[in-house]
Amino acid sequence: MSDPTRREILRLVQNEEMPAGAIASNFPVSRPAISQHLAVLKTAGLIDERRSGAKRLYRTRVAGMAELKAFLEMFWDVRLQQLKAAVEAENEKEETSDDDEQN
Amino acid sequence: MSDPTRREILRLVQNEEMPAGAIASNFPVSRPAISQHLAVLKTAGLIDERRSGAKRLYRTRVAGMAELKAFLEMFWDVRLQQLKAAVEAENEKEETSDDDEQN
DNA sequence: ATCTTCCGTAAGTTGACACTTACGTAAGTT
DNA sequence: AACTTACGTAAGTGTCAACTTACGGAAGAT
Repeated sequence: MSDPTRREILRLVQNEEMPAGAIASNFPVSRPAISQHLAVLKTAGLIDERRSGAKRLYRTRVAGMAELKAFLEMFWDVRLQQLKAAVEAENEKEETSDDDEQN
Repeated sequence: MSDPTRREILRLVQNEEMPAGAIASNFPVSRPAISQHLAVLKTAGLIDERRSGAKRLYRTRVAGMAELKAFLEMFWDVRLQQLKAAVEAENEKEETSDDDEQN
């Protein structure tokens, strides 16, 4: 997720369990808005929900974060290799043709 | 840019100059739509425009792509280190407390 | 000079998404 | 049983970005 609020939520419950209300109080938006973010994160497998009485405690799910990390590493590795290949192909062209200095 | 059309355009003009119409013919969307994408990419410094008669030839700008590559490498390096640190902090907690097996 | 080709720009439409207010529900409290 | 606390869910609003159709302008062809 590229949403800043969602990233901040993950950071908040990274080391400790927190009830939904306490999480919401850290943001300028309404409590239901945070509740919706929590639902998204839960569906994505990035947080765990545990009920304790009337409260619902949330916490970052390590396994989910590890999967995301692995995916991103692989994805960006491929992308960067493609970029690198493109740049190097251009450099070689310039060296051999030696007549079009583009910048 | 995370837009798939824009990424595909960059890939298309990566090795050869192409007129706008030829670029557009590779996509299911209208020609003006591609024209708008080209304007965005040009503003971002990722492609060069050269006019040849009535045609406008586009091509990936190596310097811009190199800058983007450098930025992404740095950005994701930081992000992944943060993720790694979070995962490792969790692992150490489990080893020492040894009573909450979460998965 | 007119016509055609090859484009960019303007203006309006649509869908996705984060947000809001209003409401419903389950658990503790008195 | 009635009330309060702590939530999720439903429904509607605003915004943004990608798309469309319509139009205008510049360069070659006749």
